[in-house]
Amino acid sequence: MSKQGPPSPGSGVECCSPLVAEPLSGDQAGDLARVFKAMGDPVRLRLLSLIASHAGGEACVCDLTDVFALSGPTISHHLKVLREAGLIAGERRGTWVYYRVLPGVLGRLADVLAPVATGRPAAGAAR
Amino acid sequence: MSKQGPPSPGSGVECCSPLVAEPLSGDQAGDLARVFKAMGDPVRLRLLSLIASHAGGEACVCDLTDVFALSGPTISHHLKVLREAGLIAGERRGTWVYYRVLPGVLGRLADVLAPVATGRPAAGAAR
DNA sequence: TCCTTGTTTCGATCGATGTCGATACAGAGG
DNA sequence: CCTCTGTATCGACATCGATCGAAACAAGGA
Repeated sequence: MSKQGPPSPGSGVECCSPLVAEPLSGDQAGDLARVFKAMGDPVRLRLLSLIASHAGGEACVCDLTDVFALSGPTISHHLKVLREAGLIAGERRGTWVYYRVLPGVLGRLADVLAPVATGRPAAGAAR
Repeated sequence: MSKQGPPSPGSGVECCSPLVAEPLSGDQAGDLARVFKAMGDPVRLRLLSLIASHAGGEACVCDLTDVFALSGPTISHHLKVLREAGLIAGERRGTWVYYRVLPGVLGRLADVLAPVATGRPAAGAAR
């Protein structure tokens, strides 16, 4: 069903109005919930953070597998979930696969969560 | 697995360093994941948005139940999940129960997600 | 007092998800 | 060519979670 395998470029977070400003539509909520659900696991959150904070903005899977006491397939599964949520992208370079955080996604999420009057003018408000 | 169910009182988001700045610790990831998991459902996300955007900053359950094609117990369940995640709080006033978004939580989440250099002076502890 | 309305809790059902081992695929190097 | 290492997919299992109806609890009004 929702097996839209190809990480469609628009699969990220599209909506931009903060959720404290007006009620989310069903569509917006579904889109956002997919991303938050992907981040709703400690392992995936650490993976995301490890990739995002890694030197050069990308990390090799071989490096990520070491950090956890989990099997390779499990790490691969979590990376796939993050990939299909539109949070990260992987690229094979030679023997190893490198993952990096897709730009803009985290910023848009932060915009949605930020209170309207937190002193931050909606940075990327593409409307 | 770790069934640390009890809604620990300090169950809000405590950590503040953006996840792109340095890898999350296991504790921080678990704490954050609990909140993101609570937001990883379209119904809960819409509930949160409805409450946050409602006039006066609070909404009555009777108003929320109307919006969805779900039974009362189901709405109550989702509100409980949001409550135990430290996102909202409910108060009974007479016949009705009013929910409001706990202040600061969304802002801290936005800080964690925000890229360090997105044009936003790492507000850090906004207050 | 009883009854009516609003909200939560309880118990059950069924699909979704995290985890693993086994296996398949992709490159590098003999 | 074959083999070795790194990564992804497959199939299976156990647990979790969303949803419902029934029932309990809370407050107000007849």
